[in-house]
Amino acid sequence: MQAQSRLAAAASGGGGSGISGSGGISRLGGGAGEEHEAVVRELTRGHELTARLRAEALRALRGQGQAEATATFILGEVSRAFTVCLSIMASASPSASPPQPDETPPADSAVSPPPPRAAREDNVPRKRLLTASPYDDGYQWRKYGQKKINNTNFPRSYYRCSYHRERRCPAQKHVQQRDGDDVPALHVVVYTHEHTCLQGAPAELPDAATNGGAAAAASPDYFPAGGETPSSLRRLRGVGGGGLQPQFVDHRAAMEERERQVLVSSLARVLQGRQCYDDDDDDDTDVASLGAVHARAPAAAAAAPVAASSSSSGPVDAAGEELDVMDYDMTDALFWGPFGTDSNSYDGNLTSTRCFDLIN
DNA sequence: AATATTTGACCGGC
DNA sequence: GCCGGTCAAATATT
Repeated sequence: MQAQSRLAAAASGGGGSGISGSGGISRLGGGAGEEHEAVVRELTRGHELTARLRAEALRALRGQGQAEATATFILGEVSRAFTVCLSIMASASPSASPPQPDETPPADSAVSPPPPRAAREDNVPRKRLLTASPYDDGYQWRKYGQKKINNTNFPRSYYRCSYHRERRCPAQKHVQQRDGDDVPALHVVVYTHEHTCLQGAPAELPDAATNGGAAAAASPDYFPAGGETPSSLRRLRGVGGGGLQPQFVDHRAAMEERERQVLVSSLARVLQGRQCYDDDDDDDTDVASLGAVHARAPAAAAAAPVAASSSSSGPVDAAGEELDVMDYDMTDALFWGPFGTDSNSYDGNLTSTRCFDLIN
């Protein structure tokens, strides 16, 4: 009923294999890796915004039986639609065919794909997602470990439900930035076990802005993935230890507020029957237009005027334009930074669903 | 003091 | 023995 089960439901329905016959998708897979990534990125963004909208709606409608149920259903369907689209995109992923130079270490050319490790221990089902940006998946997680995985450039962080102890919630996830030149960086999130605690549900999320303390830190997903946190700086100094990072609580609150504005504005336009995008100037390809839909959303543009105006030093590429500005404004500019160093860098949190498949 | 993260060590499967 | 996952002492922040 929460994120995981909704994803699971969508996976069973949308991970279908034969869908790749769609014309647009085959065109995507033709070799336009960047375009494919752009589409996936925007879909991911839409999905994560839907999740946030859902959290907001459920919070606002809590206790209002019919309205709450309706909102839950509709937003669940929207979320599912995004998931299906992302699954389709994953099945048509161009990155699957051309091995990226970074992803296949040239060291041992004999064995290109690392031997798939057998399912570990129990037959715990795992849901694997590829994520693109910091995202609140609705649950509260507590980090309990981080490890440098063999032949990867980025460490893997291990989380379990914050209610693991008091509610005996078995939910876990681990997160690892994917090797490669993805911009923004993509992360692999693997969920294991289902949540059995309702306390981790979105409606129960503590308000970090007001609570400010342990509760905020209990939800590491609110913190940047790979951002240069005070903790990472401490580690660069060779000092361990954790704790709270107030400046990131502020960032998170700022981002939440801005995204709230985006959501409210977008929803208002939808309810008014207006389009959330304009398609005045068409880009090179359909894909580019698709990718730009989100960026050109009036609501989004209104919510990110600063970045749009001060994007001189921003990621304004020959192809990118507003799409990238939007992307970086919403997440990257606030939350993303270079990873620390080699061995152990903070790789806190991310999420935001892009696609997933059962790997066990 | 309480609570969170960091990080090296340890454990168990392959 | 390698490697991924977990533990727990140390440390940081509120």
